Amino acid sequence: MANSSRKKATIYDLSVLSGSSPSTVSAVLNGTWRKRRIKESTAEFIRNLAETHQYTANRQARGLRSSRSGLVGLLLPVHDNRYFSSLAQTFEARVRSKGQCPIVVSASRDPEEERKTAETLISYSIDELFICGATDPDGVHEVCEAAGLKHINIDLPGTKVSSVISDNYEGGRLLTEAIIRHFPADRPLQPDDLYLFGGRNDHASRERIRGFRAVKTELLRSDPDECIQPTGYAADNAQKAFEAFYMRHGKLPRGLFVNSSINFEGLLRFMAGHPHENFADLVVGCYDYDPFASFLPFPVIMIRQNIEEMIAKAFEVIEELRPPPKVHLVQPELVPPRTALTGPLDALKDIDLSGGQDSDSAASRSA
Amino acid sequence: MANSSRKKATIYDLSVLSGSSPSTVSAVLNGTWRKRRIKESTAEFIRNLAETHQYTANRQARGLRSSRSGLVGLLLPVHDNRYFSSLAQTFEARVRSKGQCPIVVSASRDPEEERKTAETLISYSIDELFICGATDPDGVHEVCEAAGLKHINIDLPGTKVSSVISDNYEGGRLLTEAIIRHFPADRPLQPDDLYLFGGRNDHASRERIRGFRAVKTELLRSDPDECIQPTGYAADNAQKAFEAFYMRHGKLPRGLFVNSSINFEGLLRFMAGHPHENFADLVVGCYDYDPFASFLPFPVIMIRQNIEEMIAKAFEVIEELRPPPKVHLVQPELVPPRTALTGPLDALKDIDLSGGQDSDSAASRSA
DNA sequence: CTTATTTGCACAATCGATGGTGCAAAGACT
DNA sequence: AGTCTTTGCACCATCGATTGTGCAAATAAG
Repeated sequence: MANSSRKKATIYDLSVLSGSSPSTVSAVLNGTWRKRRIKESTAEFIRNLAETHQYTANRQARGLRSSRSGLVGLLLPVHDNRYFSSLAQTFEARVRSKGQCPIVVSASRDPEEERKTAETLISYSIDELFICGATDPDGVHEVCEAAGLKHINIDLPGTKVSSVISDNYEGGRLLTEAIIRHFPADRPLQPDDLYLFGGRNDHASRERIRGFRAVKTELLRSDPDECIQPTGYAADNAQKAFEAFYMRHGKLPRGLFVNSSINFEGLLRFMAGHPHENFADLVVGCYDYDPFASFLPFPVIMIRQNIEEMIAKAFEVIEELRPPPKVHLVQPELVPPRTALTGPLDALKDIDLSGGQDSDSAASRSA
Repeated sequence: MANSSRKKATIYDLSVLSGSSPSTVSAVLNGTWRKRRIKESTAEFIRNLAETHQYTANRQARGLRSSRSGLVGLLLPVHDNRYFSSLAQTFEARVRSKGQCPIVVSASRDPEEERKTAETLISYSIDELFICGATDPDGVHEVCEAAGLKHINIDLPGTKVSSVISDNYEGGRLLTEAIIRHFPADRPLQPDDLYLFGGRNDHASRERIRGFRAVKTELLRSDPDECIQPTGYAADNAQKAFEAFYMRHGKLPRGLFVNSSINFEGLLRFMAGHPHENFADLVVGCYDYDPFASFLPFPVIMIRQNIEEMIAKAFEVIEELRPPPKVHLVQPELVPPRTALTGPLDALKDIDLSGGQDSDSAASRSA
């Protein structure tokens, strides 16, 4: 069989080869053949043909006809971040396990780009859209709604459709309290020793700030407004804020609540330009988990959002048809300093270790 | 305007509304109308109609007809890793700037899954495929070749089609030398003080190991075989290897060449279970860059691969038609300890810093 | 041996856009 | 006025699959 034609086989090719009609071939190959009362032997024959000719369905054709594509979209703010890339990893595994194809796209936290990106995905007839961390979830909602596309918010809530988010208030409280308690009783934190940096005017930041202020007021008796510095979600803006603070006070606050690992990178940039010793007394709480950050030379307390549960819940909720918009809270977890948690990658088996000659790899001699 | 029909407008709808034929509408909206000698005024009229009815082309239909989709694929080993997610971020920006839609998928370093994933992408008629870090690039190549799909390898080379990869030998040399020179002359590293952990039998690992051994032999005069521990690409296998070493020697080697940040996470897991003081003398070189890892409490020297250049080169090479397979080397960069580099995210503007109060969101709070 | 069922499949319309071709009307030219 | 061009657009096949419908042949029922 000279089957290595440059072009892909279609049901019409198989139809000719098998002597059956295209519709029969189609039914056999998409699994609806029993409903269509195709003989087992016919089906078997066609299946074999398909295999030897390496047939794979043209999904665009299928999608055009059925107005479904098998694509499931995830709209992220950015890829380059452990939180979001873990989300992508978890999302992808989930989608693939349902036999669909994940399509992960980022929109840079730009409302306009979010909407345009959603439009683009819709033009490919994606089946569902998970909107993660969108700056304007309701804007994206309008677009989805107009196209009759099932969608759900993750990480940042919208008002028009259900959302699955972290309990940011509780997380903010947890983290703030952990920072405060990390200081010894004989050198306790003063109210103006504890600052919050990063975040913007989004739901997550507001809730975290609310938690921060509540706990700070409870435990430290006061919370000056200037201790809240929502410097956005860019590392360099955070860095500038740290520089500015340092310029004014000659030091950093003893306790830092850093909103998101991206802003933590801003802190690193600041630190790269200043002598190490300045930070001997520093305790950082970061609302995000990153394994490397957890082992930095000062205590870093982190919040790990429960990604698995958020994704699981989101897939559960998106199936419900037209539920009243509801916000589902998922509890995040406090991670003490120097903690290396496992992540979605640990679910993958690592294979092909030796691959021939180097058979004495260390993996085989675990004690 | 009561245009909020539940279903999307098509060229046929616009055709009726405008009194023109579908083909005219199509030509106007896809830009080929000048070639078809459509009157400016007709075009203008149709464009307005399209706008008020929020027309967007059905890409599956277009793709079916033209056998192109506007989708450009990136096949990754995993998402959850700064190196690959930076690649994804850079790739995405590039693809979007060409008006196409990026589709980033991971295949877990599993050859079988790599091929099946490529098949799936092909069934969506993607226009190009960038194969990054594939365990079996040539296997994926076969699949692409059979479908007449343009493709290229990144990060790990194949033999059948061009590749853009880091100069891993040079990188390995750079990193090894930096580790060795980081030790003071009065307490120099002994040959059996410097180990390499991680990686497997792939091109990148082999080259890095080759560089490691070459420099080690040059500078330290010898390189015992047991100093090479290719423990794969899973954090827990790396951890086990560190534990095993520690069990036997009661300490870690003074110098560690860690292949990939994933294996570095294995080192963290090991460290989490051991007293901090054991690692006072440690110098780590990691073949990958992560900003947080760079600030750990021991010297961490890192290699940053030049992602922007690799992506740029890959896009350049993939356009060439049928070049003889060639491997393009891109020089990586040595990153000294405590260095916070900028990344693809810094190209994004951070917006909406104050932005009034966004509508009070969060429909109903639930526990 | 008829009539009713069931089995097994073929036919043809359809999804929405593209692009080759044809043809009438308007304008140019002699 | 008659012929030749150019302009402006409509018609229709096509991409590859899905799906409602129809209809022979095979089998069962009477």
